[in-house]
This record gives sequence, structure tokens and C-alpha cells, in this order.
Amino acid sequence: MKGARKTKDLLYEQVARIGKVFSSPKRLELIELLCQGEKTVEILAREAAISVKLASAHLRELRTAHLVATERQGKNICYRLADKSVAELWVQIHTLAEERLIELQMALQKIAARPDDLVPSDRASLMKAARKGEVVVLDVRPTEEYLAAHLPFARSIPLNELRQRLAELPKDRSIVAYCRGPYCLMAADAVELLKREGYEAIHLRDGVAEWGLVASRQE
Amino acid sequence: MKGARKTKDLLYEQVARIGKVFSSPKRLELIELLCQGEKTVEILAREAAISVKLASAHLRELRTAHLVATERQGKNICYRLADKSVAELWVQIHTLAEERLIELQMALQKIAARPDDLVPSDRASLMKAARKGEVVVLDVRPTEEYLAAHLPFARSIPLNELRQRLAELPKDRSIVAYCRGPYCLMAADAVELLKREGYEAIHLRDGVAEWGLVASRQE
DNA sequence: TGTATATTCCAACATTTAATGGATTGAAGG
DNA sequence: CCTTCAATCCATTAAATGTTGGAATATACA
Repeated sequence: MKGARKTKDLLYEQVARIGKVFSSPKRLELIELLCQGEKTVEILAREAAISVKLASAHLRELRTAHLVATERQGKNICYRLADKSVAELWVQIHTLAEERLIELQMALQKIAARPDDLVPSDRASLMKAARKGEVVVLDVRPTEEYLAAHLPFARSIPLNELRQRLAELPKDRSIVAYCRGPYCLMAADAVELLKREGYEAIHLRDGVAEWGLVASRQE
Repeated sequence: MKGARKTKDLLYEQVARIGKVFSSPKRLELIELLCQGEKTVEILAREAAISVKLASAHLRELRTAHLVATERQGKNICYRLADKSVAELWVQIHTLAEERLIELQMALQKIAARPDDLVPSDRASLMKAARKGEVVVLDVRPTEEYLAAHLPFARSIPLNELRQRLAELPKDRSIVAYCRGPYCLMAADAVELLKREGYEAIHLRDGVAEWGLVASRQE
């Protein structure tokens, strides 16, 4: 009966290995980035605003927990999520956090969803409108991420090109902008810019991971 | 633009608070216990085989992350999951762990699913057979947990009473035993006992949390 | 073959965390 | 009111973790 306790502890310890990965802010950010498609260490470090060494150390944690896979591509090493279910877990964790933590809710309200920001009621109706061309779904992430996976009917204009390419967007229809997810600020910036320029812009918080569209492999 | 990085970090930090809760084996065990219904600190400590003080400390972590709620009941303080979604996250985390960690898979195989252990193919067919009375679904957890929530058509015989109450079980039908979940050893013990006594017994790994049946409140 | 580049490994430090023992709160019950 | 009991708080120690800098590896390229 003493042995039973030991084996039991071992089981929970294994599960805790997965939990540990999700207990560090930086690792969470890396996971969110990897939800957008596969990336090299250098890119991950730059996007997460940390040193390459630190990124490498965190990615090592992800690797020993078998949550990511690596592949050499020329000079670089590409990291990608080992499975779609990793992205699903990330979505579920941050969703639960948003449900339970008031501090997070308040911080998120500051970023987006200002009083005048209307949120698209549900996905089905948004997609219906997008299919008909009544609204423009705009993906403001870098081009590579758009290519790896994007929302149905979405058009790609990276945030840093948006100002120059405003002419491509119609002024008589709503622009629904999205980016990497609720913690990415690109879509919020895009909406702000678009509104200043006289467009009717809406901020869509969800990204591809939240839509369950993660590309397991970028081609 | 510097402020953007700061707010972003803050957001991930909040989500990491939730992840941290799931990064400790003991806390995971406590969460699994709370999935079975509300419990006092003393009971939780006893079931998890830790001191009351340590249990209290871990429960404090759960409370500050707003994942559990407390309520005084006479002399004792009862803990329960703050929301059904907490149980769902626990299930998703341990499911992902089982998918990704070979060590965990191997450890689980030792406990149950021996070569001669047939696993019920799917839930629908199991429930159909249970409804018709073709199999007996047996809940071997303590009575209080059975009362808080149990599988449809399940009969309750706590493991420590099983030997005396064997006569209540039919020998001409399969007994499908379950307990708290895949990391609980009670059902495995029950199956072993039943088989020794000549019953046809099957170990069902899932518990109420895995079936999505968590009782938000015990009456 | 030698050099440049991307990434990882190793060692060190500061911080955080798990766990334990002693003191404290706060309600229950005589 | 005083005692009892459950649970928490506080202080301490040992272990684990995040982070940084320097050295090492391994591949691409010339």
C-alpha cells in the first residue's frame, strides 16, 4: 500500500511537467507565437522581446515536455507545436484565466473593447457576412503567419504596411481586424489607425488558435 | 511602444498564475479530489496523504487564483471548484500529458489495461448496455462522492466495503468499475478483487470529471 | 579546409517555491 | 467564559527556477 502512494505521486508528477510549461509568462508567449506557425529561435526571441539564449532555454523546456518538435531548415532550426492539442490547451488556459481573474479582465478591457468597439456577435454570422463580402476580414499579422493559417475569407495586410496600403480597403464596409489572439496588440493598433482614417473598424479578439485552425505544418 | 511590451507581459503573467496552479503534483491531486465533490481541508489532506498545513497552503494557491471557493459548514471549511471549467481544464491537461509523455503512458499501463483487460469501446455503447442492464456500472469511491455526482446507472459500493458486499453483484454479467479517474487506484484494485472472486470485471479509467458530470454543488 | 552563423550547453547568481514547525485566529460547544 | 478543534498565518530552510554571460557545437558557405 505504500507503493501505491509512490506510483500515484509519479503519475501526478508527470502531469505537472505539462503544467510547469504553462506556468511561465515567457513560455506562454512563445506558445502563442508557435500557434501562428513554425518559427526559428531567432524570430521567436525577437517577437517575444527576449534574448536568443533565454528563448532557447525556454524552448528546451517545451521540448523536454514533448510539446514542440524541431526541424533543421538550412541554417536555422524551426520549432513547431507537436500537436494541435497543445494550441487547444493554450486557448483553454487563457480562456479560463479570463473567466476567473478579474485583474486580467480589466487589463484586457483597457486594450480593446472600448465602449465604441462593437464585438461581432458570433462566428457564424461573421463568416456569413464575410462570405457575402459585406465585411472585410483583415489579418494584420506578418505575411508568413497568414500563409501558415488564416481565418476563412481573410485578407492579409501586415500592420506595418497598413498605412501605405489603406487604399486597398473599402470605406463603405466594416473592416474586422484580427491578429494573434487576445494578448496581441496588433489588431488593436490597426483598428485605431483605421478609425482615425475614417474607416468603420472592429476588433476581433480571437486568432487562428482560438478558431481551431492551427496549421500543424507550414508549406 | 515600450508600454505595449509592459502591458503584454502583464497579460501573460496573469495567465501564468493559472498555469502555476497546475504545475505542482500535490495541487493536481487536490484538484482531482475536488472534482469528486466539495471536501473539507482535513479530508483533502488525508486523501492526498499530506499534512493539513501543507494542504492548506496549496489550497491557498488555488484560492488566490480564484479556482476554488470556500464555505464554512459548522466547524469545517469546505472547498469546492469555483467552476465546472476548472475540472474541464484538469481533464484536458492530463489528457494532453497522456498523449505526449511516453513515461506517463508506460506508468499507466502498469496500473490497468493489462493484456486481459478489455476496455469498453465507447461511451454510447457502454451506456446503452448499462441502461438495458447487460452490464453493471460500479462506483467504488466513498459514498459521499457518489452522492455528489456519479455516472448514469452506476451503483455505489465503496472499495473498502466491496469484499463484504460481493453478494450484491451478479456473476452472469460484466462489472464495469470506475473511480476518481485514471490516476486513482481504487477501480484497479476493485477489478483485481472481482476477478479473483470469479467475476468478469472491466476497468473503466474515466471518472465523473472526464465524463463532464462534475457537480457544482453537493446537496 | 577555414570561417561565419545559429543554436545549444555549462556555470553562476538572484529569486521563487515547497515543505515544516510554532504561534494565532475564529467559531463551536460545554 | 473558557476550552477545543479546524484552519490559517508566519518564519525558516532546502530545493527548484529564471536569467545572464561565456564557451562549445554544428551546420552552411566560401
